[in-house]
Amino acid sequence: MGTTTPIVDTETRQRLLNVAAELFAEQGFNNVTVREICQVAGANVAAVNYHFRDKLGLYREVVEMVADALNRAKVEVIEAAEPLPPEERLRAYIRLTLHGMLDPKEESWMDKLMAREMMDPTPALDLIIEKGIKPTGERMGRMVAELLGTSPDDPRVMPCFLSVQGQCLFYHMSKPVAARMGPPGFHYTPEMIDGIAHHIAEFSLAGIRALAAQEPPADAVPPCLKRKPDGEAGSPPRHSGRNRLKQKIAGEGEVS
Amino acid sequence: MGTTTPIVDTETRQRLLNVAAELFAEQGFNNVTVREICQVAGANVAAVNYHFRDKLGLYREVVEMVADALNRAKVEVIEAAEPLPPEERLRAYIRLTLHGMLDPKEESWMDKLMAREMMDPTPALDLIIEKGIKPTGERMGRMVAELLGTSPDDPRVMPCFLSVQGQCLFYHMSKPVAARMGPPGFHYTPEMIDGIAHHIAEFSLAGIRALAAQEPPADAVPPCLKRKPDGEAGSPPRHSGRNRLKQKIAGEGEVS
DNA sequence: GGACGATTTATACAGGTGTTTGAATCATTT
DNA sequence: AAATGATTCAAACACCTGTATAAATCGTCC
Repeated sequence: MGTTTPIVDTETRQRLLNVAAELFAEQGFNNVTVREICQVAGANVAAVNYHFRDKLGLYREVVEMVADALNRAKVEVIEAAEPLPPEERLRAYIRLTLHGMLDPKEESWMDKLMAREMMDPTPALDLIIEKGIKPTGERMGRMVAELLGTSPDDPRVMPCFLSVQGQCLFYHMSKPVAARMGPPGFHYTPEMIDGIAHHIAEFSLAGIRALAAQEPPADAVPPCLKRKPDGEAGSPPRHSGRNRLKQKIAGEGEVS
Repeated sequence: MGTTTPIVDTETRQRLLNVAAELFAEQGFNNVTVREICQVAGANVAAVNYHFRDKLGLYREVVEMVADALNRAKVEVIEAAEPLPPEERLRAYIRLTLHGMLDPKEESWMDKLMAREMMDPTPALDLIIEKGIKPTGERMGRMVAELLGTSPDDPRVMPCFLSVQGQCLFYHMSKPVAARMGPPGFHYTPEMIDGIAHHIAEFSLAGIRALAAQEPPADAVPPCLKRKPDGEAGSPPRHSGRNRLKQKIAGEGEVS
């Protein structure tokens, strides 16, 4: 009777979103069960289907939520570093990205979701590209272009962006391995993360400077990786033939 | 009867290993079903349990098989490039790695398995570390050390290795995204892969040279990533507390 | 106070999962 | 030819998965 609202203080819907964000980012869409999400969120099994129609519907809303959060954080950092030289802006950007992926206090789920979506695409990949990869790519493209002293359309820009992003992501991916190879209770401290960020920044700045010095070899860049000339995507490019997903995820014709 | 052996020319066991290697590398341990493997291999559902006791047993043998294959290939390339300067050896190494991950003709499954194991560790992670990550790390550690003009124990070596490996891996991971953003029938041609390898090599060589020029900041490297002083692992380091695996994979106390 | 829509709940369903089982088949040896 | 051990097979098991359903509960407005 007069019990003080046992577990609930937030709306169920929001609790589901928060819990699902963490679980999806940490374990991937396929490796998280609806039951697990609901149990952690203190909700009934049917809650997901009631509030989001699908497991995939929940996933989509999670993506939109964490994408907005991350983009807000990135814009904030970039604007704060606006007056600084581009080198310093790149350093700040790398530090932010790395802390979001390695520091358990930061809890930036979007980068982890993007990494997982790259390895095992779900029907939400297009959404991830639109909300996460494209904005990040454009931001970093401008920065790299400035460092190269060229325009964002220069074919050398995209590979440099990928090199920086790849280094950051790899440190996130190696976390389980580092945990196995390090002492038993290992975890990254903020100081260690700063050290790694420093390494990546200096390593990358040197690489970018070297590429800035030389003329770009004509076709070193796959044309597909160059910015497409379209202004804004009306409809995303349709799936390339076969969908490499199992039926587990498929089963949806089109979205409303 | 003189029938010409309908589908079978290799032993079932070997066919299962080959099929499983490709499927596990392409889709990950959890996203491949025993039924799928057996169907593609033209074997009965019970074949996996008969020949390998477990799905995990099959996975373990796959790992050992593809690890040997990759290590053979790497040793071969390294020895062929032995007389060349270390810069050229690094270029050859990057080219080999990248082709193995991006060229569908090459079919080097080990790197893909390693990548998946980093994102979603299975009980075979220790095996992967021992057979794949450690040998690769040592080989590249020696190369990077030579380029830095220092010893493999220098704290600057490991981050450089991770930077190079991270760039290579990221191009593999971005494949689905590149396919979505490029033209419909997109795939990497050997020439494009060579171009990417060239970029990574020049980018990384510049980064390494920059780090070679300056004194290393004392504690830029997490101590866990430095080579452990033990000579040879008698028994691999025991699991660090909780196993972050679902029951799906767990359910095994110890191995015989 | 009663009615009504929104939410939560317990339960069930259909399909997929890894694994087991006992009989059938094959190859080889005696 | 008979026997024996290894391999294959179809069927079934127990469990987990996402989803659906219908009743129960809650909050709110007439």
